[in-house]
Amino acid sequence: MKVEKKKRKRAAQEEEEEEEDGELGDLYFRGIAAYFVETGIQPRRLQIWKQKLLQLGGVVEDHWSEHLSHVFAASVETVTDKCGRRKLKKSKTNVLKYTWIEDCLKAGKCLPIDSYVLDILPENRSVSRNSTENSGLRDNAPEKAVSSSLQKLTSSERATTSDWMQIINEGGEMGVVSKGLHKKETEGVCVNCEGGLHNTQGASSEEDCDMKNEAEASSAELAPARDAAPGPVDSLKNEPEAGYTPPNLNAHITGPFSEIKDIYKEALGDDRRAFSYYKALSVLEKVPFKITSVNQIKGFPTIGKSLMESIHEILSTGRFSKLEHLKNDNKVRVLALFGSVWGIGPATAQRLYDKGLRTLEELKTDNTLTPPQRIGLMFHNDIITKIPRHEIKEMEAIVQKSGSELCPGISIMCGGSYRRGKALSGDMDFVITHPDGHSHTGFLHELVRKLKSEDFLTEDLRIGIEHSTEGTDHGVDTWFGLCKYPGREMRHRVDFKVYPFDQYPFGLIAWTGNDILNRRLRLLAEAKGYSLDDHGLYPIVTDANGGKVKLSVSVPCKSECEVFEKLGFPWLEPHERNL
DNA sequence: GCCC
DNA sequence: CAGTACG
DNA sequence: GGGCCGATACTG
Repeated sequence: MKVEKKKRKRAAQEEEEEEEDGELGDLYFRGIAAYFVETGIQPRRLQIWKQKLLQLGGVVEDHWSEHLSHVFAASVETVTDKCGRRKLKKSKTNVLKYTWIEDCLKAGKCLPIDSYVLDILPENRSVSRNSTENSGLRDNAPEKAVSSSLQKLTSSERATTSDWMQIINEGGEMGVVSKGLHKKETEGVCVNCEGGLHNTQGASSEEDCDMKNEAEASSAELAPARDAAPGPVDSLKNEPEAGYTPPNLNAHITGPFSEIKDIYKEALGDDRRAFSYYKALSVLEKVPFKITSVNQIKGFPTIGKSLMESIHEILSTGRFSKLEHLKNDNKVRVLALFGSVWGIGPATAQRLYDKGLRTLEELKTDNTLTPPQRIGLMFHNDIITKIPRHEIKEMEAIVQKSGSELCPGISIMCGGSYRRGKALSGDMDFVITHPDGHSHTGFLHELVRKLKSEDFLTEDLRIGIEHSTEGTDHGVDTWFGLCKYPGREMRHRVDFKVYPFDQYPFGLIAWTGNDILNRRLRLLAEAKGYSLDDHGLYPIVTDANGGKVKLSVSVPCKSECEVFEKLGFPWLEPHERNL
């Protein structure tokens, strides 16, 4: 009985869903029998498209045959390569660009195929002439603009879905990025990248990563903050003034997700779950349209069953019961509050709660807090306040000026979310090195002392090793603490990391992030028999006993680009690393 | 939490 | 050692 | 059902 009822209820609910989604819920791919030319497509995207085609009533075939209704491909070349120009010409199969599927999914209905047809021209090799009529987008053109167009797009006219899809599906890079790609294209790109690692499965966007550019970038990166003038010197031409932060059209979802992510991480200590929300919201905030139905995001990476249900709830009721439930729990609220203090994590929060403490004011009376935690508490409000980009730029200039006064030729640049182009940052991460390979030694101590004397740096939170010259450490100095924007008492979090020159590219990558990218790179490294961290890329070998041993010598890389390349990961400009 |  | 932090 | 970054690096 009850079961029956429930069933009916669910059925009714599902009908309701269909209702409110209107035509969106229809199986608008019904009747389609499709074959996918996989060449040049990220496996991840392919998987999603196939899945969605099936979900929405279509049929996916393993092989090409003439009775298919549709063939999808990235370009004319790939499809003719696979199926043969003649046979295609003869059959009535619609040969379409993949973007058709993406646009259909976005529109929530079956779109006219006109502008997506890949013309199979007789024996003429001309390619670019096809289907350019209404949009400037040719088969492989969109791949170029990628995120830069994504950033700007408020409307989606210029943004092919493939732009954001590509970004969103970044997760698929692990496999064969572009197995069909002519490897030659990337050969000789980095002359000094003698084949350290296996196959360099080059990605198409590699032109950005040639020696010239990198040399340029490198010299730019390393351009010492010349004496005073921070002005046009601007060693960091990396960073675009406008700021690359794209508009988030789905704050109604990412807001609550971000909250629950913080609770899971800082209050409950469920890192895994928190990371799942984190990844999901980084996907959601890049979707270039306002999500109104879960159907629009069916099959998206990092968004599984549970998150789908949550999103549906938010869309249909405007509420997120899971979050409400947590926030109604007073204990959870206190734990989250305590956990938001720098230096206090879930365990300490719990301990303090168990002591009966409930507010930050009460926390101040606690004598078990460590000095860093005490500072974190004292400036709690300051620290959680985001810093505008232009202020960071000024403070970077301050640090660079003092730095080069102290040590000419020193390279100091602000990484982190600032380097990734964000308009607001939670803190500043300075990555430091010296091209001569030795002058960095002992520099940090001096720098910190000087900046303190200038009343820029204020409190210490964490002090790294006193540059030991022994073999165990990597000779990397670190300093975490607080600073003041000139003329203002508010404190901001600052990190300094000083790297020997040969480790600098690894440090720069690591401290530019984001964390998702770091994890992916490290995972990728591991899959290829290496271990990656912020000071090197180390081969893993098997010793006589069959045990895994990390070699102590890193694969040499003299630029970020080279690290990407040796890992076979498509190059990303800093502002493209907001995965 | 997601994904294999 | 556990806990916390960093991207 | 098991993995999920780092043989992280620092604090106490």
